[in-house]
Amino acid sequence: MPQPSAPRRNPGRPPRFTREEVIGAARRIVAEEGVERLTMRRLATEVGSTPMALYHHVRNKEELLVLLLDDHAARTLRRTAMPAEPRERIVTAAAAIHRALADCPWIVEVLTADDLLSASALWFVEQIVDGFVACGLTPERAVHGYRAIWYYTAGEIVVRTAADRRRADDDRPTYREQVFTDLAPGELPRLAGLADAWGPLTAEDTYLDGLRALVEGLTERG
Amino acid sequence: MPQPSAPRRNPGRPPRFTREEVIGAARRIVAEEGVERLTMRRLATEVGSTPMALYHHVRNKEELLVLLLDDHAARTLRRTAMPAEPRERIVTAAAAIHRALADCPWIVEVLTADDLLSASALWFVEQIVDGFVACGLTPERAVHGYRAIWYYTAGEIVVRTAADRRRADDDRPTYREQVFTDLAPGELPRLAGLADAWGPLTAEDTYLDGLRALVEGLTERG
DNA sequence: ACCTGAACACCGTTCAAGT
DNA sequence: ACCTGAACACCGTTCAAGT
Repeated sequence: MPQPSAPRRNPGRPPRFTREEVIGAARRIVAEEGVERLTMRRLATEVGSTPMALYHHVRNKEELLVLLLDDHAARTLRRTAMPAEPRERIVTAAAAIHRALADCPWIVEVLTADDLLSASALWFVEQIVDGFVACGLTPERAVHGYRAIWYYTAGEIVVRTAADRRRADDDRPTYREQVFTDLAPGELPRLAGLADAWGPLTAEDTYLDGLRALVEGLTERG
Repeated sequence: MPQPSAPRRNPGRPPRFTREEVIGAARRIVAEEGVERLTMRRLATEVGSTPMALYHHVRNKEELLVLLLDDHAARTLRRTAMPAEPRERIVTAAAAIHRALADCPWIVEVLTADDLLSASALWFVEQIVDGFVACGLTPERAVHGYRAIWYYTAGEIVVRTAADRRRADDDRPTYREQVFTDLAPGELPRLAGLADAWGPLTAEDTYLDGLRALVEGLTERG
């Protein structure tokens, strides 16, 4: 974090607002109007100032988004009792991270912008890595296991929030539907047979099922 | 696809360039200058025209990116002999999709923009779904299995290309490094012990290992 | 039908100056 | 040290008109 939030012996002009107020205002805008409305200009008016003043509290927009995610994680991720069985512990911790991220739609922007190890999430990462070690993996393989879970989790969120967003702002047929209807009848019999079921099937929430399978696969080959 | 590419009985002005030329020009720009330089204006000059002329061949920028991905898939995804063993078939097909997507850096933009079932990739999806059915899953569970693989694959690509991009355009320490150095010594012993190893470990390519584990986990619980 | 010029309604960020 | 005004260097897209 570039700007120190520790109070200095105010040798200059007193600040009109704090970094925390900036983040709070950003949170408000995202909650009420959506990520796409969060611009530096809009944020400046929300905070009662000018765009440039923001750059005294935040390096740039990318950092603002990371801070926003961090703020979200800090207020939604609460450490809870963890199951003793290590595999269940891994699943529980991963699901907690997933749940926290699932309802913040600006996550995609941040995912693309940083590798997102919010400080508040670290305890959960610890649970996952420790769970893998308890299953007999070396620490190195445990990190790779965490990594696989992270790919799976991040992918689920990116794909799903992208789908949600698309559904929200227009109703024209998706490229997928197009592709399915263009399917030559002879080829690809499995897909052809599933064409009608595909939409409903992919709308189901199977995050936990896949997560369980992944954890099993990762731990059974110790 | 909105614009019909079938030749009409030219009742008006003859086109100065085709949709294919637009896509080719876009491909050139991305290859030589990077995704971030692909703007409608830049593309117009590349094609020797004006921004607005593009909108006669392409609905908007989002569609352009989907077409670009489709074009990439069509020229890199080649159907090859598949292993008979169904699990190996799933892994091979998924890895082929992954490989094709891994070296197109604009993938993140498109992932966020559409659910990316390029027509050229369908044959590979068929292999995956059929492989799961051959392992004894119902067609419905087979689709969920494909879905899990897709999350894992998309996540790996998004996270890795984001990391690459970040590394490319600045060298300041990542948020992750920051977080690790701020780690309180008593807590989170696993992470503390792995702090130095984390960077190198996550730089390793473990896509295939995770994929194998996922496929095993998905098929072993028939 | 296809293309153009000019404009609309924005962006994030920098610079130079003010208090 | 902190904030402001004005500007820079862009965006994607629409409109109205031309050929």
